[in-house]
Amino acid sequence: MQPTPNPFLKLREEAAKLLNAAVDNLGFDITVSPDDLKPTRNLKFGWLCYEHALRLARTLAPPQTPQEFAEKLVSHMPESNVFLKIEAVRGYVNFYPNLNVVNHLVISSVETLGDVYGFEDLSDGRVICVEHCSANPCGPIHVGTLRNAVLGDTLARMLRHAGYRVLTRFYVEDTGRQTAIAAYGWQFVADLIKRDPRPDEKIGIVYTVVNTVIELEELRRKAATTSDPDQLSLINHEIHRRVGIIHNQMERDEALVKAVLENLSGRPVVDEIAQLNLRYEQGDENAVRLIRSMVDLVVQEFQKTLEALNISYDRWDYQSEIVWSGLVNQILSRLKQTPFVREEGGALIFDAERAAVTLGLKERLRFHFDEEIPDLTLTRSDGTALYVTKDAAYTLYKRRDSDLLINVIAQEQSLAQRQLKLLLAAIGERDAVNYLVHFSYGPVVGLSRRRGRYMTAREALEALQERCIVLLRERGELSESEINKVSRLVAVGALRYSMVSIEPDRPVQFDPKRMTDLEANSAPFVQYAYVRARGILRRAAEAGVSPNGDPSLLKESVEERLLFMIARFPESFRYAVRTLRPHVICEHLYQLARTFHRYYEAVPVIKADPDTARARARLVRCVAQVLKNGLDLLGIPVLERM
RNA sequence: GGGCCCGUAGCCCAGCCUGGACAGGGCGUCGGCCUCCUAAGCCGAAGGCCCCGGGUUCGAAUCCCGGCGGGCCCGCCA
Repeated sequence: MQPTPNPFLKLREEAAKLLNAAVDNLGFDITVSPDDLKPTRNLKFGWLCYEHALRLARTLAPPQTPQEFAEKLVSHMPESNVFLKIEAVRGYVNFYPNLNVVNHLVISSVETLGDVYGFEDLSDGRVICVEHCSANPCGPIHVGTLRNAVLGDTLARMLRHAGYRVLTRFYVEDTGRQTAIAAYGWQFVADLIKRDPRPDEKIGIVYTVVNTVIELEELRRKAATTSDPDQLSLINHEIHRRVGIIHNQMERDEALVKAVLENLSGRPVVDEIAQLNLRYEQGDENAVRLIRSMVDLVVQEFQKTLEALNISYDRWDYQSEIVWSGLVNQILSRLKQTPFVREEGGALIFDAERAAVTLGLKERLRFHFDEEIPDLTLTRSDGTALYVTKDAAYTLYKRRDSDLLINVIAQEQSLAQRQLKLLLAAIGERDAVNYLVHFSYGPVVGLSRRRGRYMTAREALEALQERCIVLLRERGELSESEINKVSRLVAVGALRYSMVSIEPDRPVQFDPKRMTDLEANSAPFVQYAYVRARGILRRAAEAGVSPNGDPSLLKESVEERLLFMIARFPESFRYAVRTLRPHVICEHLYQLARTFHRYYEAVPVIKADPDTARARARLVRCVAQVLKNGLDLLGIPVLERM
């Protein structure tokens, strides 16, 4: 058989062909498609099985038992050189590959395709925008946000490998309340922070302090007007918590926190922050200078942090630019012409329920017919736009150069994302319900700032690298400079893998120990399998063993397992892309690596007889190739030694 | 109150789309394997009412309905 991008599909097709011939011979009106074949769970049942015989047997005239039917199928099949044995067992039809043919097919396919083996072109010419991370520029990137960034980056890589043109964007949300809060505090302490090696972390402290002070003021005002003792004790509890937060920040940088607090006292903080935001959106020179001086600093740190993790962006879009360009006002004036917008105390409110009903989009957006969709506030009473409104403008902006827009945004924003589609539909962008995709993912839970269980991306990476360094020194095979480099690459891989190896919908428990796991189901496990494979190939070359043997000499069951995993890699890729679930790739790589580690321990390559050695070296080279392709796909570094 | 997501071994996670052969791994525990291609590895043992109850089906971890438990959303925050 000729090399092919998808060897397993070839086997499916062949098995389907044989089954169709059998049902024809038997005179049944049944068509078997390649998808009706399933990979077996255990190779003792062969590589493929047909299980529909179980279901179909009873529907036939005359009815027969599944086993009878399966046996008839087998006995009425033409000969095939692809399958050595085809067996009817308990109603299944099992296909055992002819390893003389299939081994060669799989290996030559990998060798022919090389770096692109596994990556089927699934594109339709569309340009896909993947917006991800988009952290507020008022603090460092922490591990929660990192889940977003790594998922987004991996998605983008997957789509690129699937032949799409992909545009990745980071949306810098530099307008709005949160950034204004941080910038408000920043103005008093900018000089303290500017030369700090980690300004983003300091700005994070400033944000937390200012925000907490505001909350405290509010709580105290509430306490003063309440006489209900239950209510009062609840409020007091909340006040206590806030005080604790301030103390917490104090421990991190006392001078900074004190400086902020001193400057805040006696000022109408809330009003001044609102004014700052308003002036920024209006393009006031001083406000722009102030906010941008902080935002630029944080964005630089974002770039450094993300770059260290192999994450890069095609565009960095500033929310402020969208506002200043007039796009947001255009959206607002178009919305005002619809019957869905009303004014309340100067603020504009969007009647999402009415819009959805009128436009007939309730069902399409997965709202129940009797579910009341909440109103959405479009603007504050001072006229400044809220997040979803600005996002509508940004959507149209992104749409200018992309056909499909994927927003990687936490699950908790699901309602807002649906309201966003309604907003767009209301102004005539009805197609937004199709071209806008909310890629939702579950929370990282247990990140309590209260108890200081709060870890930045940088801290996670550093902790991981420390552990790698310890391990590498124990091993004593690499020089200090190599250790430095290798530990960084392993840490990057481990962190990325921990973020992307679990199903996106699932909430992940924040656990520094597990996140910094270097064993078992982790990136280093896969990276190490690659290193071992490359080690064998290096030694083989030294020993004059060329990776060019006859694949049919690969008869060990663990070799068959390796070939099976290699053959199925393109299908895993396809499934991962189709469902936008990167963890499918992790799972496949993990299984392949696991099988290879077993192989490594159990079967000698170089020391086998010369013909077998050359065949095994060839297999090892293919394993290395697939591991590399998979790791590249995930943005996880590939190393020669570790 | 309404809606969304999650529930699989002590802990963590695959499998659910497309129902099928004894439900797979990892961590941890216990016991083994480095004079041999890097032990971040391998082998073995113990550990499961697949949250509960119904339904559909020849067959349900998987599909449907109803509960329960946990998280989140319903802000002039994002």
